[in-house]
Amino acid sequence: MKRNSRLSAVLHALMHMAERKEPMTSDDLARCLDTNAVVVRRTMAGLRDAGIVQSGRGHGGGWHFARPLAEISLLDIYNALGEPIVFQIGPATEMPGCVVEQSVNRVIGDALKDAEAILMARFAGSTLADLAADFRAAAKHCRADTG
Amino acid sequence: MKRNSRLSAVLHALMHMAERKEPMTSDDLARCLDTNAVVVRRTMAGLRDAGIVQSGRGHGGGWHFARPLAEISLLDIYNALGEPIVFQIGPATEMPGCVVEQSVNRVIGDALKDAEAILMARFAGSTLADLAADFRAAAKHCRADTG
DNA sequence: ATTATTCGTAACTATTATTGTTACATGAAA
DNA sequence: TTTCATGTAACAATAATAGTTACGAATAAT
Repeated sequence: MKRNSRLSAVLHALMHMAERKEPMTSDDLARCLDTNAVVVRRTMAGLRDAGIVQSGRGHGGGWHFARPLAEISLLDIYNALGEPIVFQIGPATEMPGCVVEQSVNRVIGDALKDAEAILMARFAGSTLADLAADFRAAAKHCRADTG
Repeated sequence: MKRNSRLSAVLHALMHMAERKEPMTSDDLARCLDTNAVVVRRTMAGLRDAGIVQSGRGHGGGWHFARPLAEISLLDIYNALGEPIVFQIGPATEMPGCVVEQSVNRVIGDALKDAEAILMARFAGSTLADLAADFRAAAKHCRADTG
């Protein structure tokens, strides 16, 4: 099954934005992400609605941050993307009539819930500023050929 | 995105098998799971190859366990299904050239790895015998209308 | 004002994964 | 030898994501 890479993709885009002062157009970002401008707008729309980024039209328009990087957690972004589903694996039916299936769903569901909580905690504890610092530290060693 | 329910489905099937002495045919199980016999065979094939269940052909044939329920963990089953991918979310490209993307992948990847470890630990610590006991305890309260 | 730029969004196509179905071969018991 | 049941290949159906095209709306430069 193909994995959903929207979170990675949007973080990639935001990090490129963080490296610049001027707004970046959807086309700029599309080139960074090796995709299409419409896909960028579609993905960024959630972040705009969540007040994480702002978009401007016309000359000099494009995407820029709506608040400081240190005040934007990965969890904020994850939630803004509207992707509550973390796992590929899950129950066949949400409300099964079969008691056997109910037991199975409970056990699997509990385990998934715990793992999801760990993941969300990690996301909550990491900001875009952290990520940018991480990137800059890594870029010190290898040459920073951003693309 | 649709979730992969093979783990839940196969556990459901195995629990029904656990409630019976005689082997169950793929058709029997397909009725339990509200699906097709070929799908059942396809899914069970992995468990057979892993030595968790055995299949017999002809009259009186069908599926039965190859070893005691207490010696089969949920992790064994998970692995037997050949589904190493737990998460829907993941990196866009595995080996990105862009340094920014590499940083993003590292952060996301670490978080996912931790969450996956938690999940696998939970699966490893729970056997089919536990699951069957859980079911029987639950069935004491409500009437056991298995289906 | 007019033009060029850029986002917003709808509609459609392409790709891919899973699931469901059909068909037929193989093996085992009655 | 007939019936039952698995093993498996091939194909269709379903569904989600991503990519593309097209056009409308807003904004800045001229």
